[in-house]
Amino acid sequence: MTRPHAPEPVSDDAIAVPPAGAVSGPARRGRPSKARSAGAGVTREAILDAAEDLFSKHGFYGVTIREVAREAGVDTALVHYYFGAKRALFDSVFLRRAEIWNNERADAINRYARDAGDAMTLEGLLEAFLRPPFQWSLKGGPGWKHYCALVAQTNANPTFGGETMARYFDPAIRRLLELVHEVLPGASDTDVYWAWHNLSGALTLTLGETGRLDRLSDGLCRSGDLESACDYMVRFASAGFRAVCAPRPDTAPTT
Amino acid sequence: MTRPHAPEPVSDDAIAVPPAGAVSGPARRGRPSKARSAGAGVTREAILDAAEDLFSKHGFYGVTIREVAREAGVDTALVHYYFGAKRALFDSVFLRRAEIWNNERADAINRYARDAGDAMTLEGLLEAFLRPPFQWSLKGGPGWKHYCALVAQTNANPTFGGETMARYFDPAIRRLLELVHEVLPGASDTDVYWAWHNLSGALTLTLGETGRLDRLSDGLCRSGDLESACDYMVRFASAGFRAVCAPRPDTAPTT
DNA sequence: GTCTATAAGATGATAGAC
DNA sequence: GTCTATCATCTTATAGAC
Repeated sequence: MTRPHAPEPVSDDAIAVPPAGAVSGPARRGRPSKARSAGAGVTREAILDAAEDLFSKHGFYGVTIREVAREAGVDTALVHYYFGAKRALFDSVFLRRAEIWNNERADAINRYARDAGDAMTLEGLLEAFLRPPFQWSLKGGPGWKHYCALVAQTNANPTFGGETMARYFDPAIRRLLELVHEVLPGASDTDVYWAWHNLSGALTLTLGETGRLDRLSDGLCRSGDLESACDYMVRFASAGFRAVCAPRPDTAPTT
Repeated sequence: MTRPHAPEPVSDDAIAVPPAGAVSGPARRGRPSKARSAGAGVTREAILDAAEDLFSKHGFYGVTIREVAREAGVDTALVHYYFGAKRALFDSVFLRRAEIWNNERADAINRYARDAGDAMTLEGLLEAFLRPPFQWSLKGGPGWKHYCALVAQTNANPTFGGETMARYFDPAIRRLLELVHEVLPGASDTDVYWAWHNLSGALTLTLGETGRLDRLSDGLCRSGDLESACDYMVRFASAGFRAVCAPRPDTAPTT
C-alpha cells in the first residue's frame, strides 16, 4: 500500500479539497514529501481532465478506464495507481472543483448583498448567484465546461454523486434562499423551495448544453449561447419567484 | 432470420408505434400471423417494463441484458430473441409510449384552445400541456413513472435517443409555442424559445424525481409531490414567459 | 417460444519488472 | 512513476436442442 490514492479519504467524511486552479495549478494534493518526478502532478491532472470530459458526456458507466487512459495519453495502470478504483476516480473528478464552485457562489451573493444594501433586488441576487458557472463554462477553459455539464448531469440523475452534491452544493443554495426571503418578505419557505426547484431545473438543462434547443428552434437559438441563456434565466426566474411567492388571493386572476 | 425483432425498423425511419396500453395491452406489434403461445405478448411487455425501469434509473450503459432478463423473470436469450441488440431494446422502450405521450399533449392544448376561445390564458395553456405527464406519472402505474424519468433523463443528456426525442417530441412543443404566440401577441420567436427552454428544464428535473429537493428542504418539500410541482410550475413559468416576452423598455425596472 | 451452452471479446484491477 | 503482462470476471450475442 504505497499508492498515492490510499491516504486520501475520498469516500464520505469531511474532505479537504485543494485550491485547484482553473486548468492545472501547480498545487498538488496530499503530503508533499514524497519525491516526484517532474510531471507527476501534471499526469494526475491530465487523467482528471480526461475523466472529467468523458464522464460528463457518457456518464459513469459509459466510460472505461481504458478510454480515460487513452485520452489522457497515459497507461491504464497509471489511472489505478493514482486513483485506485473507478468510483474513486469519479469522486476525485467531482470534488476537484466543488469547493471553489460553491465558495465563489456564496461569496458572490454575500458581496452583492453587502454592496447593494437596501437596494438589493431579486434580479441582482439571482444574477450574482448564476453568473459564476456561466462565466466558467464560457471562459474557464474546456475543463470547466465539462465540469458544468457533469454537475448538471449529476443534479438531474444523482445515482452517483448525489450525496456529495448535497453536502457541497446545498449550503450555498440555502444562503441564496435566505437572501431571497429578505427580498420577498412575505414568502413562505415552501414557496421559495419550489421556486428554486424550477430555477434549478432550468439551470441544469442549460449547463448541459444538450443542443435540444438548437434543433427545436431550427438554429435560431443556440444552447451554447450562455450569455443569452443567463440573461433570459434571470428574467424568467425573477418573475417566477415573484409569482409563486406572492400572497395568493384565491384563484381568480382578476387583472 | 426468423426473429420477431428483425422486421421492425426500429432504427431511424418513420416508425409505426403501437397503441401501447397503460401497463400491458393485449395489442402486439408486427405481423399478427405467426402462431404465438399464449404469453408471448406478455413476455415481451414484461421485458420492456423491466428495461424501462432499469434504464430510467441507471442509463443505457448502467444496465446489462442479464439484469433486464432477471428483473423480467425470463432468460437472457429471450431478450435477444425479441429485440436483437441492446440498443434496439432501448429504442423499443423509448418508442413504446412516445406516440401516445405526444398525441395526448397536442390534443390537450388543441382541445383547450378550442374550448377556451378568446378566454384562453397562458396559465390554462401551460397547464393543459403539462398535466398529462404529471397525471401519468401519478396514476398511470409504475411503467409510466419510469418512462417519465427516462424521458427526463434523455432530455437532459441526449447521447441516446436525442434524434428520436426531437422527431417525436418537438412537434407537440412547436404547437404549444404557436398557441403561446397567440396569447402573447407581441412576443418574438427567440423570446418564446428561450422561455420554453427554461420551462423545459424545470419539467425535466421534476419528472426525474431525484429527491434533491427533499434533502435541500429537509423534507419540507417532496420531489414526488407532483400535484404541488405542477401547480407551482404553471405559476412560475407563466410569469416567466410574460416577463421574458414583454417588450423591453431599456433596463430599468422602474416599478 | 424457451432453454442450455458457449463463443468472442471487453472490463476493472493487480503483480512485478524497470 | 511508468510500463508490460496478465487474471478473473463480466459483457453482448449466437447456435442449437427441446
